[in-house]
Amino acid sequence: MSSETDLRRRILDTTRHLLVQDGYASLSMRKIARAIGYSATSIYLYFENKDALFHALIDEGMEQLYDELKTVAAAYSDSPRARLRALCRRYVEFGLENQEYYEIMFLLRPERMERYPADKYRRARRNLDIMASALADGVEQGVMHTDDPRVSASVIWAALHGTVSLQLSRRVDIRIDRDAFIDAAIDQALRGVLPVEVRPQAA
Amino acid sequence: MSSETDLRRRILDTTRHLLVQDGYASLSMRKIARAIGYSATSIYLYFENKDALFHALIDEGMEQLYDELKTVAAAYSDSPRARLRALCRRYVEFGLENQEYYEIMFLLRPERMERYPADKYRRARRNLDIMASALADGVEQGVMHTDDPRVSASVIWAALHGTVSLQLSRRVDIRIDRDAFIDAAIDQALRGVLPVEVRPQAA
Amino acid sequence: MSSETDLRRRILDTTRHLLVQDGYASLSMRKIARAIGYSATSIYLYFENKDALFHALIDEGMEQLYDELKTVAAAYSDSPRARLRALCRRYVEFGLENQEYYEIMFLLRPERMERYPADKYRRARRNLDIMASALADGVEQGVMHTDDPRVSASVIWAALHGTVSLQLSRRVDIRIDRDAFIDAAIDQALRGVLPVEVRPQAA
Amino acid sequence: MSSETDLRRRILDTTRHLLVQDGYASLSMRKIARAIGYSATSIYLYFENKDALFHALIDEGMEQLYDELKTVAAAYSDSPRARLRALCRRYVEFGLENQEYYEIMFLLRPERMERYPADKYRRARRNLDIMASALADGVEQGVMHTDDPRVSASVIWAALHGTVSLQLSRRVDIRIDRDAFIDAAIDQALRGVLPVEVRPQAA
DNA sequence: AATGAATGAGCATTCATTCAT
DNA sequence: GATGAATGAATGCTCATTCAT
Repeated sequence: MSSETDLRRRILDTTRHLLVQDGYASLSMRKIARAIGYSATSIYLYFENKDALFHALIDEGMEQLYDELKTVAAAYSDSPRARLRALCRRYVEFGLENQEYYEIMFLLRPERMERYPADKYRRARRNLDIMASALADGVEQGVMHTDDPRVSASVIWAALHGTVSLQLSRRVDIRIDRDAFIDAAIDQALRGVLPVEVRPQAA
Repeated sequence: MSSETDLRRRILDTTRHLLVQDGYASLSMRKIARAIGYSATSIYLYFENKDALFHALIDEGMEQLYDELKTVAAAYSDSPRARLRALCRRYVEFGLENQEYYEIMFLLRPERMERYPADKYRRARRNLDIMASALADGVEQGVMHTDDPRVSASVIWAALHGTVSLQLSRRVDIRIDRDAFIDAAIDQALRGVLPVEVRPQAA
Repeated sequence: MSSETDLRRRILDTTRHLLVQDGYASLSMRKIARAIGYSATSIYLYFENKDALFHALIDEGMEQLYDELKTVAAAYSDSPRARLRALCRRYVEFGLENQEYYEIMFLLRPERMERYPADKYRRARRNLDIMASALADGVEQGVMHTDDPRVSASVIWAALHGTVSLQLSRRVDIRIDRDAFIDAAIDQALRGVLPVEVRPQAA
Repeated sequence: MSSETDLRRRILDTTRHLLVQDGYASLSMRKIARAIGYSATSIYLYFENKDALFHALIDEGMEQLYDELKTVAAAYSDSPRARLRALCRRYVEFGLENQEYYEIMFLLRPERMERYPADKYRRARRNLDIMASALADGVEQGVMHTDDPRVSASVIWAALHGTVSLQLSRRVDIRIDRDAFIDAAIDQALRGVLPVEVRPQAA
C-alpha cells in the first residue's frame, strides 16, 4: 500500500539528487533506475515519461517554495516592508538550501524540456505574486513606491535569482563572504522600491 | 602553418555559430564537421575532444565580452557614472544577443564540464574587474559610494546576470515589456552605488 | 461460468476491432487490456499468450468467412453459376471490408507465427471447399467444365486473393476504378470454367 | 576501395535473407548487424536508416525483375501473344525464385514502411508497363482484345500475384502439383484477353 | 593535414510476460 | 477471477571517439 508511494518518492528524490550531482544533460532514465536499484521500465509505472518526471519535480519545488513564502508572508502580515525583505531572504535561502529543486525550477531552459504544459507555469507565477502583493500593500500604505508593481516585482526577482544563481554555480569570488554578499544583494534589490533611507555610509 | 590556424578558426567560428543558432543540446562534432565541410576526424587535429573545443569557445566568449566592455569603458573614460551604466547595458546586451554563448559561459556548471581547468576562470574575472574599476573611480571622484567595491561590483553583476538569465529562459511575464524591464533592472542595480537622486516619480 | 466466456468474447471482439482500426503492427496486449477496461494480466487468464489470442482470432475469421460464404451458397443453391460468381464477389468484399483481418488470415506467413498448430488449416480449407463444390455442381449440371475441380478452385482463389491483396496494399494504379477492377478480375477468374460466351465487345 | 561496396552488398544480401527467414516484423538493425558480424552502427554508414535499407532492397528487386521482363519481351518481340505468355511465366518464376525480393516488393504494406518516396513507385510501375505494352501490341495486331489495356494488365497482374503469393505462403493444397497449378493460373489469366481458342477438353 | 571505416556506449521508450497476492 | 508491480529484452538511432592509412 505504501510501496507504490515509496518507489515514486524514491524516484523523485534520486532524480533530484542526480540532477544536482551530474546535471540535466547527463541524466537518463537508466541512470535513475540504476541508482534506485530498479529496472528502467519501473520508472514508467510511476511517470509517463522523462518529462513528466521532471515536471513532477518542478511542481514539488514550486509548491515547497510557495509554502515557505506563504508562511513568511503570514508572519509579517502587518508590515509590508518587513514582509518583502523577509520574502527576499527566504527566496535566496530556499535556492541555496534546495539547489536540486532550484536548478530545475529556474535554471533549465523550458524549451529543453518539451511538453511542459503551459498551465503549470501559472503555479510557478504564484510565487512572484506573493512578492508583488507585499509590494502592492507597501504602496497602498505609502511605505513603498513603484511605477509598476509587476515590473518592480520581477526586477527584484531578477536580482535575487542572479544572486542565487551565481552562488550555486560558484562563480562569486571566494574571497567575498557569502552572507555579506547576500545581504548586500537584498539591500540593493529593495532599494528601488523603498524610500530613501539614511544611508549609513553616506552620512 | 597558416592553414592550421585557418581551420582551427573555422571550427571555432562555425561552432559558435551553430551554438547560437541551434543550441547547446543539439550540437555535435559531426554537425560541426558537416558545417565546415571537413570530416569529423579533422576536428580532433585541432582540439583534443569536445570539451576542449568548448573551453576554447568559452575563452573566446570571455575575451569577446572583455573586448566589448573594454571598448565601452574607454569610450566613457572620463565619467565613471556614465561608464558604469554603459557597462551594465553592454553586459545585458551581450547576454541577450549571444544567448547560447552566454549560456555556456555563465550558466553551465563548471564542475560538470569535467576537464575545465580552474585557471581559465581568472580570465573570466577580468570582466568583473572592469566594472569594479569604474566603481573605484567613481568612489575616488566622490560620485559613488560603497563599502567594498568588490562586493558591490559582484552584487551589480548578480542583478545583471539574473536579468539576462530570466530573459533567456523566458520566465519573465510576457506582458512586461522587455526593454522597460531591462532599463528598470539596470536602474535598480546602480541605485545601490549612486548617490540619492531626485526620484522622478517621487516628485 | 458465463462470465469467463464473456470476458473471453470481449477480448476477441476488442482485439479484432483494434486490428481493423489500427493495424497489426500497433497492436499490443496493453492496448487491448486498456480497451476492454481490464488489466493486461487478465488476458492471460483466457489466452496463453499473444500468439494464442491471434490464432483464436484467425479461427474466428475463417469461421466468419465460412459463414458468409455458406449463406451465399445457400441463397444460390439452384444455380451453380450464379453461386460461384456470388461466392467470388463475397470473398473479395470480405477481404476489402476486413482489411486487417484478411491480412492476418491470409498474408501472415504461418511458419512465422511460431505456435500455429497445423491442424487449424483444415478449417481454413473449408472455405475453398465451398467454391470447389459450386464448381463440381456446375460440372455435373453441364454448365461448367474443368479438368480438375480442386485445381480450378485454387486458381480462382488465387486470382481473387491477388485482387484483394493488391487492393489492400494499394498497389493498383489509382486511376483505375476500384469496382471496375474487381468486376473485371472476377469475370476473368470465372472465364476459365464457364463455357464460351458471346463476348460482348467482340460483337 | 572495394571494401565499402562489399559491406554494403553484404548488408543488402543478409537483410534479404533474414527477411525471408524471419519476416519483416522481426527484422532489426541489430539482427542484421549480428548476422554480418559488424556493429549496428556500421549499417548506418551505408544506409541512412532502416527504411532506406528496405527501399534499396526494393529498388534492386524491381530493377532485377525489370531486367528479366525486358529480356523476355525482347526475345518475343514479334509475337505479342507469345510475349505476354512468356512474361507471365517469367513473372511467376521470378516470384518463386526470388522469394526474398518478392516479399518486400509486393507483400509489404507500404504504410508500414514509411518514408518511401512516391517517385520510387514509378520505377515499380515500369514492370506493369511491359505487360501492358505486349497487350497493346496484341490488340493492334488483332490477336488480343480488351476494353481497357490498363485494367486488363492489372487484372492479369493480380492473378499472377495471387498465384505467387499463395505459393510463397504455402497455402495451396499440397496435393496440387505446383507446375500444373501455375500453368492453369497463367492460362486462365490470359483467357480474358486472348481470342477463344479451341478448348481441349470442350471438344 | 586529413579522412573513411568502424565501434561501444548510450538514449527514451515499448513490449510480452511473470508472479505474488 | 483479477490485478499491480516488476522486469529483461528489444527497438531505431545518435554520439564522441579511435585508428589505420
